[in-house]
Amino acid sequence: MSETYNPGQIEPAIQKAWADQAAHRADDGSEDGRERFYCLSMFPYPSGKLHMGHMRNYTICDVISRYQMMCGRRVLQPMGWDAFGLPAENAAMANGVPPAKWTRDNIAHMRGQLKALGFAIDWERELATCDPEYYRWNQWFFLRLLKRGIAYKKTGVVNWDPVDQSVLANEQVVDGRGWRSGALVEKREIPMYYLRITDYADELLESLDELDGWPERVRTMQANWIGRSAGAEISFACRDQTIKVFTTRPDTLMGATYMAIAAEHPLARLAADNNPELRDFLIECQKGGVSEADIATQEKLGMDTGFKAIHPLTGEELPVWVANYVLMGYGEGAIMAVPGHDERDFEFALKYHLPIPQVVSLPEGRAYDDRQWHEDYKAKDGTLINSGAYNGLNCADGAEAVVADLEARDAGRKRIQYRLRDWGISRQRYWGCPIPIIHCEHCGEVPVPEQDLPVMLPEDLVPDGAGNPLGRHEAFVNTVCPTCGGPARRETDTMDTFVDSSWYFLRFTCPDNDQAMVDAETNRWMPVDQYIGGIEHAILHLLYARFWTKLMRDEGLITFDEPFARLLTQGMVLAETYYRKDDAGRTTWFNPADVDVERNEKGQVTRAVLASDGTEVTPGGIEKMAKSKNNGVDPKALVDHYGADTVRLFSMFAAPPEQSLEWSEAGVEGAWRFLRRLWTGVQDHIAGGLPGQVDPGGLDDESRELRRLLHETIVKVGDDFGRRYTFNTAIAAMMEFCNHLNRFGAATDGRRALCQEAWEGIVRLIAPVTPHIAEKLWQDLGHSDSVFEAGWPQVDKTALVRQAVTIVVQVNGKVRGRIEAAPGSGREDIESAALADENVVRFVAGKTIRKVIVVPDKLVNVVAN
RNA sequence: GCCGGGGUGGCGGAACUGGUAGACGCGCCGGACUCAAAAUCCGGUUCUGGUAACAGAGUGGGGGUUCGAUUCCCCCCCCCGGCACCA
Repeated sequence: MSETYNPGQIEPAIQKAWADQAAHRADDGSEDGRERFYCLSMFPYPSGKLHMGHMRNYTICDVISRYQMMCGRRVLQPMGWDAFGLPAENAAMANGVPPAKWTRDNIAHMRGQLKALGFAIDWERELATCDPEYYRWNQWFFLRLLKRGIAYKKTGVVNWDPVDQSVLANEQVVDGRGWRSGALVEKREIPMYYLRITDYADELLESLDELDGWPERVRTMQANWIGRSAGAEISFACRDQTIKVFTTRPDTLMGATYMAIAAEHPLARLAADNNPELRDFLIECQKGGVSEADIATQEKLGMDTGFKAIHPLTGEELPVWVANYVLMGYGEGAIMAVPGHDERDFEFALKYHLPIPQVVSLPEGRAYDDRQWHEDYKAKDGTLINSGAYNGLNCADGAEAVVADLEARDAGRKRIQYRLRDWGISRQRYWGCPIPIIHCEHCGEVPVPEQDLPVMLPEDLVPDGAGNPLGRHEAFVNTVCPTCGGPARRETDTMDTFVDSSWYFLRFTCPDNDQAMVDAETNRWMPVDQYIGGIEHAILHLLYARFWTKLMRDEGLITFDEPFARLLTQGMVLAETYYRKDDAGRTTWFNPADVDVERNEKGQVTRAVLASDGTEVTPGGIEKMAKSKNNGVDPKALVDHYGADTVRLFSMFAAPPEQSLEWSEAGVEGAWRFLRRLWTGVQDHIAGGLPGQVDPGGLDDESRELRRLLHETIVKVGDDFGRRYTFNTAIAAMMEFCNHLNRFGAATDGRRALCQEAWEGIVRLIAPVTPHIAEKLWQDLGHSDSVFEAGWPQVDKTALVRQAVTIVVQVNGKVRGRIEAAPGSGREDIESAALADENVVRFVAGKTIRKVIVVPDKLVNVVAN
């Protein structure tokens, strides 16, 4: 009798053996010619507990890492902590614990959870962004950027909570109010440091084409985010000033009927000086948050300033309006409005009764109606009308002509404009990397000298929600000016946490170097061969990391242009939700682990009840695992119950990695059953003693068939692990093969030798997914080395040869039969065999055969009517 | 509002380059084992009609291209991610 599968015993023992042998150390100092492979997951924010999204992310990463190890590569799989950020401050406010302690406790806890999952992580390279040894290099590099002029200071608009006297994150603005104070949020301009990412817009856009290991959708999103548009800059005189605008449609300049400027535009403020109504309107415009989604969905409001701008070609006077849909942060903070051919301008002009002339002809059959917008109005394929000298030109030629005339009058020129804006990195928050600047009354803003870095963040403060506690920390704030030696104050803003995450992947290559930010090892490991993380990072994090890489290249610190060769964006982890409403209308959410479902004889769910008392609860649909819906499933509890291998197997089997994954306890049971069958299969096999080598030439038909399936499975799984990253279909293929193998009678020595080859094959194939059980079974199958050193199984091409193929026979596209044929049979042979098929004869009876389509080795379609 | 993605049995999903729709797993139904239950093993399981053989329908909805469409094109509906201070 074989011992039963007991992951609770096997997994800790195997993990200990790996740790004792330092099996996952990426660099043992030897140079053995192995190719390097850097496999990286987006590092976690240490929120407290590992959740299923983490578990899925790191399992994908581990499967790829271990597969690459088995293919003979030297693999680096590191782990670190994105440790600065807002949640630590919120937790601090709630519990009175300093963010530093809360964060470090969380890291310790989550590290333990990660280790229990058996990932092949090189823990010697672990880092946390809140460590001064890490963030000192943020500061060091920021100062270099400042010297180069890439970092600079200007004002920016933020959400301001007038009660808490605090800057709020967009997330902290709920329905236009501060989430703690409930006060109406206002926009406020404050000075901040920016990085000139717009200087790199062209390169960031153009090198997207080279990122052929990235999903198309991510490249498209980044390209649209950068948003390069060719157009013209046009100056309109207004009083003694000029209003500069950018337009992509200079051809429609003759259709401009008004100017629209942002509420923060200097001219708007000027106009408000002796216009109380306008002043009130500008105050009104300050209400609400700064997020683009809010601004784009709010009602379009405007007010005439009374100022007139001069049309640069006609000399006509255009009214200047303040409009809340024009933003100071975009372009010039002003636009020329062409309501006939721009939807937002049209809507605004209609509302405020401004003229809406047509200046571009429309397609045949489309009549122009200045009361009803139509998509055709914005098309660029008509010719110019009502445009004086430009009448009759097509839009492209019209644009050229208009710009040429503007240039002649020094009132405009061609320009490329980006949607991308410079990256504001100042945060008015405590738990982040201090910006290394000293404010001196005499010397102004003075960079902290390099030898004084890092500027250490005091770790014992507890924020209270009212501003930044650093500002009240006298020991931190008060310092001396490095230039004049006089009393001075430190900058209390900290850096955006996206700065921390823009280069951590470089630091993993040399985490202990206290002399330099990166070194020669960085160029040897980089770029990351495979990066894995959530699709929600498709734009911001990935764009900033690409930008930062180019900045470091231009500082001469690294030699490559792009950080991530191949990118996999994993889907979210979802689970069913269950709730109950009480008489007061309050909703209580119940965890799926506490709910039983009842089904009818077709398997459809009829009722859900609470396991504890049998009372009914309502299914609320499938949603992202979240605290608010109480539908999170704790990976720890599952690992304790089933073992890490089962949880890993299910999460890789239930869905392809890019799609969302619906958690299912029953599905986990299925994975558990499969591993137990695998275990029992191997144990039953070895109970008969270990057989000798298989003789491929001496196999009976059934054995040859099984061996063909084995080698087809090896090909399929290698392709799925190495190229397609469809782990679900790889696992399905392994399950399918195991089903065959378990049914295969091992009556003879020859067959037992084949079974040995088959079990060894399947154990090696599944090792990347379920490393513990694979390691144990590999030993049981008679090996003293690690299954990961044994390597990926070799394909025997002769085993793949088929004796016959099945060809599908269709009549008019419907399957009517199947014929067997030798592989590579000729068209005529297949056609005559198909036409002789009795079902084909029956379905073409009384009809004329029009044509016969033959796809060799696959399909025949007889077309008849 | 703008940008991007998705929709296939009761459920998760498969079908990779336009060529057998539903692999694999879950659930459900039936059987074996058992005093019984659990576990395990065996068989069945898209829907409709039919005892069955078989026939018809079918990949969110509508239209198109093609011998052939889940796959390509057009229109529409619904769901999800991002929108620059959540990470």
